[in-house]
Amino acid sequence: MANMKEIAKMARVSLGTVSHVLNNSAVVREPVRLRVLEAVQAAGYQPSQLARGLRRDKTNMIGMIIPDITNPFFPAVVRGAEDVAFSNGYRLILCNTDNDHSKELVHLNELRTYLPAGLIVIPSNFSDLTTQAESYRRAGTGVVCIDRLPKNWSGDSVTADNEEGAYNATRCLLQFGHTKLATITGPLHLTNAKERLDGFKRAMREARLHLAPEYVQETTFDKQGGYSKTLILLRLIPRPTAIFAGNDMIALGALLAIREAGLRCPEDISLIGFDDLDLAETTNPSLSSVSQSGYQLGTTAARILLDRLEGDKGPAKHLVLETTLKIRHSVAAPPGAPRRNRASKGRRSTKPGLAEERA
Amino acid sequence: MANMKEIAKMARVSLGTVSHVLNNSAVVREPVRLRVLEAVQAAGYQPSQLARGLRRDKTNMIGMIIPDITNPFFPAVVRGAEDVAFSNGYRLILCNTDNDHSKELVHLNELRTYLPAGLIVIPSNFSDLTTQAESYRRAGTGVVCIDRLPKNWSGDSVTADNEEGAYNATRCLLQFGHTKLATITGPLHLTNAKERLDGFKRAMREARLHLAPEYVQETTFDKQGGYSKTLILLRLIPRPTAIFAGNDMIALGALLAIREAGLRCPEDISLIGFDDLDLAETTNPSLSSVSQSGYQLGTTAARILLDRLEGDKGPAKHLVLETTLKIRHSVAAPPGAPRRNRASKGRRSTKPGLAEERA
DNA sequence: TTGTAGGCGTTATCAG
DNA sequence: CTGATAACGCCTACAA
Repeated sequence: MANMKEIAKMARVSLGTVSHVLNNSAVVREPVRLRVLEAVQAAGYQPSQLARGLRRDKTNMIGMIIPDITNPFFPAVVRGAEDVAFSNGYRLILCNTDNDHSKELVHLNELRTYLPAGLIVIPSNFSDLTTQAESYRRAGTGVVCIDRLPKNWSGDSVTADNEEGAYNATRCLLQFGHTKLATITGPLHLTNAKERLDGFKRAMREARLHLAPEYVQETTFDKQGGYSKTLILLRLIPRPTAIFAGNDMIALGALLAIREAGLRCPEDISLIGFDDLDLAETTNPSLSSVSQSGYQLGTTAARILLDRLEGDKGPAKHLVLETTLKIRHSVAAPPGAPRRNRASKGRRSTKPGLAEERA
Repeated sequence: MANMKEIAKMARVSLGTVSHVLNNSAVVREPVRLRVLEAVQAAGYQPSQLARGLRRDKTNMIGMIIPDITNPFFPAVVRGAEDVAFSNGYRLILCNTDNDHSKELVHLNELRTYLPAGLIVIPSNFSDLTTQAESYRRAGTGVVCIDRLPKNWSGDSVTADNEEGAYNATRCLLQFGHTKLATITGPLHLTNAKERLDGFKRAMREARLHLAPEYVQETTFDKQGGYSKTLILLRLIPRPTAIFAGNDMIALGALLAIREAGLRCPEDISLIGFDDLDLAETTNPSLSSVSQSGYQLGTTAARILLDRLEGDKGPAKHLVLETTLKIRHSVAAPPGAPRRNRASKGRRSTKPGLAEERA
């Protein structure tokens, strides 16, 4: 591949001049400038990002660390980040941690040696990101944490309004007339799972409903977890008539368990998930869910990073994105209850500006 | 961050010795070796991949270029590639092309300046990969093409057996008693779409069934395309009783259109997709599909690349992965036909070794 | 305004 | 077996 020296020779100028033209680091006489540009064009020259990074102590790479790209919520996040990054000349290095904090550490340590311009991280379980990010920040590298936060995180962050989303979902169930509400949460050491539980509890408290401890089941954020915990819930007496699931994968497992138990959703049990994955629309019945935009999560995080790169030295940002409740066919009045006009009910139930639609 | 010079000082040896210890490029006296290793440990030293890459003329990065990570089929491919790459010390740079060949070109050109160890590419529409890859190969960088191939591709490739998968799916429909089969294909300039159509046609030919041209609809590989083309098919007289969709997204759109037209799947129209995405299991009715392992596609491609890196100079490899037909509830006998015992029928219908299951 | 030279952190070569 | 030293390609003072 052509290098600067060759371009210099082709344009009959010195190496430095080529660099100056390329970086606008000095004003170069127009005819000379043109000669250089022509040579660059002719040779299809592109500067070595490696050499440039080494010299500048910073590359145009952004490290993106996520639990698992095959988890259906994350691709949109990655895509959002990549779009903003790409259009600003940055590239993404993608790392999966499988929620394993030691794998995360490996990535964190290795990424450093690429001198990335910044990091966007969805922390793994028990992540030690706070410590690591400190050392990145000392080196002038920004770290933005998204979706959920590790212990003691004080840096930039972008998350969904999990508490509010869960609160709204729960209120919706309440307004359908349910009183025996259960929830299946994700791992409660994850901030997003915890916040969703908090929102659920707040709605319950406000409705002055008692929440039996066995009505709160904690599990992993996947189908299997939702399935097994739902089986437990279905054996309880009295049996809950509505379940708020910590995310859509859990809800999917719940749907399966409900069906296998010979019960029907929504006639016997109503169900609301979280994330509003694409599949929520196509399940049977279609799944109600708290919608959050993974794409926006990604773009926002990248945006913050770029602002930092451009010199924003302000205090840590903590952006919280709004959620939207999508009511589909997995929600109905509890068995035996008089049929309600849910549309008007639902509309009254929600704050102004909270979108709600029957899809 | 600590560098080699510091390690050398800490261990009271010369810079070269540190390098030798780290790369086993020369035998170093045990006590000295230990001193170096200790210093490395103590300082948490990791060699700069940038400097190393510059010097060695090759980094440990693998460029992965795909159309769009939010397309549900691709995450598994990426994950497969990342897994084998990671466990061999390589990292992935992820690039989305949006099927835009000019964006692909930008990535291809820029990636070069990172001196990647190799490239794994799912080519965009009208990709010029063949030309580009040539220049990469001249530089000693391997390029593996997966899922679909650009024009005149002669390098390493990994694809699914699209023709055979489509053939089996079509045969299944035939054996259910359908005679009016239609297909909605992806863009036929994409090899995978073309091969799937070929398989469909072969089965039709073998069954001595006439295939009216309007029974073959070409569109994009997405829900919208499937939806609109299905509406067209449903207006045909006679109306097809079975549709083979070029992929699951098309099938999803078809499902929607069928429902909206007031028809039922599978009672009025049977449907089979391709890819066997996760959502195929959860649609209503659950979607039959030709299953291909995206994960395996990714691992296989990465494996080939690593073999090349380790010196494999053999001729171009063209690996073709098997598919599996998954029959779910979207397939039944055509309306008016006597009910058949599909289980035995289905089993007899397929070649030995072809897995088939009702999920 | 243009050219020169030093150095970023490694690795590889070559004396000792 | 160990230690200097010269690249790798680029950027940036600084000198001309």
